[in-house]
Amino acid sequence: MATIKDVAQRAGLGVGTVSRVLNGSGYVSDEARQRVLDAVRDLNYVPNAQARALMTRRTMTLGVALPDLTNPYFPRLVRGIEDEAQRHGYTVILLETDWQPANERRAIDILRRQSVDGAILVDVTLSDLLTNILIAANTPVVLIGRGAERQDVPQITVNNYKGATEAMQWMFSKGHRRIGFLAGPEHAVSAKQRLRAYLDFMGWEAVLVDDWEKHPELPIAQADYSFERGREATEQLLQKYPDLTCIFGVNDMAALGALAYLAAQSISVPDTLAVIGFDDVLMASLVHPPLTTMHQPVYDMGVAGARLLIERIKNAECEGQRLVFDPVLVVRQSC
Amino acid sequence: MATIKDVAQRAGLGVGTVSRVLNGSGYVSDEARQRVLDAVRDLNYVPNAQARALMTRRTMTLGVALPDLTNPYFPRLVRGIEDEAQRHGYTVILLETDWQPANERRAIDILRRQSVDGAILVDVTLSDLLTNILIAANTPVVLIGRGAERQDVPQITVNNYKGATEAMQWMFSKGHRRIGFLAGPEHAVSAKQRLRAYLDFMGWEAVLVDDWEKHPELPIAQADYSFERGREATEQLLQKYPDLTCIFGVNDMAALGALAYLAAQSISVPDTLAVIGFDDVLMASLVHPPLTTMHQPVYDMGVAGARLLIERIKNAECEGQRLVFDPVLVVRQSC
DNA sequence: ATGAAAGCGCTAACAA
DNA sequence: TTGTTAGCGCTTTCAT
Repeated sequence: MATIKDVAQRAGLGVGTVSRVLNGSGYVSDEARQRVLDAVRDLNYVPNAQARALMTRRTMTLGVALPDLTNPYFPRLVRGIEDEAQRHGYTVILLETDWQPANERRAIDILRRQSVDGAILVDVTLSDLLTNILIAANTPVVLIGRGAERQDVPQITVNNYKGATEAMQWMFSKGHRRIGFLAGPEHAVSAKQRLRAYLDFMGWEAVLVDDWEKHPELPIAQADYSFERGREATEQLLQKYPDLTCIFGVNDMAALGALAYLAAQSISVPDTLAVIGFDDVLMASLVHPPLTTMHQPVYDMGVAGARLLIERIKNAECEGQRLVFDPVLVVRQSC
Repeated sequence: MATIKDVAQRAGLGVGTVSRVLNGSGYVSDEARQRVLDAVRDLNYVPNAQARALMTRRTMTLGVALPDLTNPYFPRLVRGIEDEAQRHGYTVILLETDWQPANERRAIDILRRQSVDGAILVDVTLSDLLTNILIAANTPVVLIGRGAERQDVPQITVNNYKGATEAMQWMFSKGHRRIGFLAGPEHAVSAKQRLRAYLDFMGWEAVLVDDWEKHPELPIAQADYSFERGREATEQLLQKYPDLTCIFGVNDMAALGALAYLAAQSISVPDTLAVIGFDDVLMASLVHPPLTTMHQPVYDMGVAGARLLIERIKNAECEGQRLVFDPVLVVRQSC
């Protein structure tokens, strides 16, 4: 690989001048500039990011830790982050944690080693711990989804409680009273908040979100955030509560799983049983019947997250903003 | 951030000794080792990857360029790559190109700048050009999906022609004779190979895969690789050819789109119209009716790709292996 | 407007 | 067995 020295030599100039041309800093005569540019082209020169980072103490990379690219929710978020990052000249380093705390720790170590200029932690379990580690290492952090105790770190969340309550209101307005719930994974706060809203609306304020399994009388089944488990959970739910008129999926994947089960059983939706989801992933609008759901502006959340982080990098003083997005009801045909 | 100097100071040793401990190279007394380890822990020290890369001329990163994480096919592939990379201590840098040549060029520049130790190019349009650029820059390359002319670069492909032929044989054996095809994007060779198999099997050997649009008499419609377009294409197809008994989707997303359209129209699958796909993404097994499709071992392809690349990095001399995976028919209920 | 030189944090070669 | 030192490729003073 050609180095800046090779370029300087070929251009018949010093490395300082070459550097100035490449970075647009300082004075350079037009002639020198042209000679440098020609040499760069001839040698197919690309500056070495490592060497540059060592000097400037900036890598121009952003680290993103997220649970699982396999869940269609996250790629959209990533797109938002990447698009905004690119606009500002940053490269994104993606790390999947698979919801495993051990992987989350590993991810943070990698980000530190790579000295990313900033990090976005999406739905991480160990948010408090990881945030502290990064801040201690002087790395700006933005949290998406799951928040942290510290008030000085920017966070982007969705008003899950409000969204789920709106969903409940909609079901109620459609006449549903016996509503079942497909619950999310234990580690996900978003899932708990939605469950809380469900419980409250149903008049079960006394039940704690972590304790629902101790209340077998409640029409709730564990679906995690997956299609497959949503499907199984629906089957269990209907076995125990055949008189439900509506099912509220903690997210679209679970609700889509429900839809699949119902189709397989030839149970008509929404006539015999209505279904509502949460997220509004692309697939939701495409299945049959199209899924009524609470839309989350995922792409925009990604953009906002990257923007917040980059601001933070440029100005460490700005305070820990919190952005809360409201989900909006998208009425389609499943409920 | 603490540097190796801080660690040395705290341990009361020289930086050389610290480096030796950290890298497990050379002789170090047990006592010194312990002192270093303690200091590392106390200072929460993490070695700087940039500085190390500058010295060792290896970044321990792999670059992966792929079209679109939003398509469920790719995240599985990424998982395979990441898992294998991690086993060998490599970090993966992911770049999405959105099928855009311009983005592909940008991606290669980024990979060069970051001096990744190797690159995996997945279904890139400019495979020949990009491969040449990287090889010229002395960066080992592995291609997945779309191949290149050069014989010296390892490639991983799927035998699309054979797979599609098998699919056709299956449809034929089920009694189908009037079979429609949902075609893929023009830039994807995989899509063309499947189309070629379809045309050949149907006895239209004379039609060129790039020219099918000039033959309005053929029951083919453009679906790209997407659910949405698959849906639209199915509608168009059935309007023109109401007597089709079977539809062959160029990939699962297109076939899934077809299934959604048919469900919306209350056309029963597979009785009135059978559907078959290609890829076997997770969703295929979960919808109703479960999709009959040609399974691709995507995860394993990712693993194999990473493995090939890492071998290549360690031993630049090994020749350009080609791995061809055979898709296998998974009979479910849609055909 | 340009060149020379110091130094970013690390590894590796050499000396002790 | 350990410490010292010379760079890796780059940016950034400081002279000129």
